[in-house]
Amino acid sequence: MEISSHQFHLLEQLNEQRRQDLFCDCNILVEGKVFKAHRNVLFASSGYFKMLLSQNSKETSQPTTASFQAFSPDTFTVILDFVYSGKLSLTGQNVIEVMSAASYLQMTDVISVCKTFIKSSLDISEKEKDRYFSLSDKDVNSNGVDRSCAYSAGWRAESSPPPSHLSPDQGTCMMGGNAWNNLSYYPPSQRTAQQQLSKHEQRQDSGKRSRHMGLQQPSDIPPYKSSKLEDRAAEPAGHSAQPEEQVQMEPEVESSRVGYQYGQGADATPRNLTGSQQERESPHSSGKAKSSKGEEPYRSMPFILGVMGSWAEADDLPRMRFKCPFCTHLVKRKADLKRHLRCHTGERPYPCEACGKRFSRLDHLSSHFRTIHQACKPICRKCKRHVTELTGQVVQEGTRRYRLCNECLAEAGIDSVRIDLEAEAPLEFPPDGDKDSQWHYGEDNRSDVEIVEDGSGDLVIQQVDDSEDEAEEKEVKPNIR
DNA sequence: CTGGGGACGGGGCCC
DNA sequence: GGGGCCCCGTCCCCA
Repeated sequence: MEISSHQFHLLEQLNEQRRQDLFCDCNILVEGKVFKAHRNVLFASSGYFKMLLSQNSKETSQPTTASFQAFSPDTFTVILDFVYSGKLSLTGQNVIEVMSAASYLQMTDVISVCKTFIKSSLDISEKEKDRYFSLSDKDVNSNGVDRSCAYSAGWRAESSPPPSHLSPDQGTCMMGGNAWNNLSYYPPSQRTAQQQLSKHEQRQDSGKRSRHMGLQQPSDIPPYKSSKLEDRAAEPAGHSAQPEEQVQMEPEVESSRVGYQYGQGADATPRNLTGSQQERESPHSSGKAKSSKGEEPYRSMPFILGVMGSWAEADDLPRMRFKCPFCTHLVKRKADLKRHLRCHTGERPYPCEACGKRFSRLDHLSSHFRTIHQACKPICRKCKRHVTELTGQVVQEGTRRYRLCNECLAEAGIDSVRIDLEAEAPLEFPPDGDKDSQWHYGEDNRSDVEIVEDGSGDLVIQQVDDSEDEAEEKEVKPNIR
């Protein structure tokens, strides 16, 4: 007979002991803050601690002390709370760092949950647009929507199976073990988006796979130029990291003296373990450590994932401070990482209000808008000649605009009709960041504009006026920035 | 099959 | 430090 609540009570007791500092035999120092915990629990929860403590098993008489600077105390609090409670308190703000720390500590379940959390945060459906915009990562907890999510371990789920509709937006989620696999994570409202994402990812994956199919990864590729290699590792479930990639990465890592330094500059000893632990603590940066038996856990560690640190100022390598948790890509700036992450998450927060197409980057959207909807290129679409206000006109076809020279217009049988651009409201780009704002695309003014359609449909001709067009661009630019 | 257009990701630069 | 813009290279789609 099995009492399902036993595990829960056992962990609860351990957590209580931790709170009361009873039998704690391990001190973890995170940026000056000391956490007390039990070796057994840490050993059972983290591959990193397993390796560390197994190395240190002979010295059981004294408390083990580990020190970290690769993540913040707050992040470790989330991790430790998870270890002792099975609940992972993720928010839009901490998920990246928690995932990074989890990768560091080799807690694959936590990594998986973080990745799922990130994915669940995606919203690329039109339906969810407004809601999505209200949940930008700067205010994910505002607007009355609590995006924090506590994930509970599987044993908890066994005793009280989670409803399948739980989501990060809907309160506590359960995870862990097999139970997590059965969890239908996305709420109905997000499934459409998720399906779209899947489609997008499939397309991206297939494209990229074909793009990089058979790509031999040269060992001398600089680590900071790994963008073309990332995709192989970019698959969301790619934790179990391709062994050959790891093997290839390690020499680079060594030669680059990678340290797990999180925003701490070129600190050569980002995390310190007391006494003889020092050597073991840098399995990736120390050849000695690598050769040790204790390195084995790191060999299987998904090194390519989840480590957000900085490159030491080694040799002539530029400082690459941020590591993509999904792939091997390294970037210098946090903003670049944020931007890069969208290529993994599929997040497309910038919709074109003119055609509905969504973009992952504002500059791509603005580029698309200028190209497709504003006809900014002073080039005849047909003959490719440069056109001016005198030699060509803007043709509007639905929401698309392009330019044709007078000759091509005549060939096409389109009569030249001057349209006063000042009278017509130009297609305007929405103000920066105001994603909810309505674009001024014709809606109000279209009826006022005297547009001339050819017989075939909504083909509209406007006279090209470069000076006005430039003015239009200038008018648009401030909105873009 | 090929070339052009558009999308997209990365990097650099400026504000 | 972050956001936005620009440029470049690559890929996909389509005529």
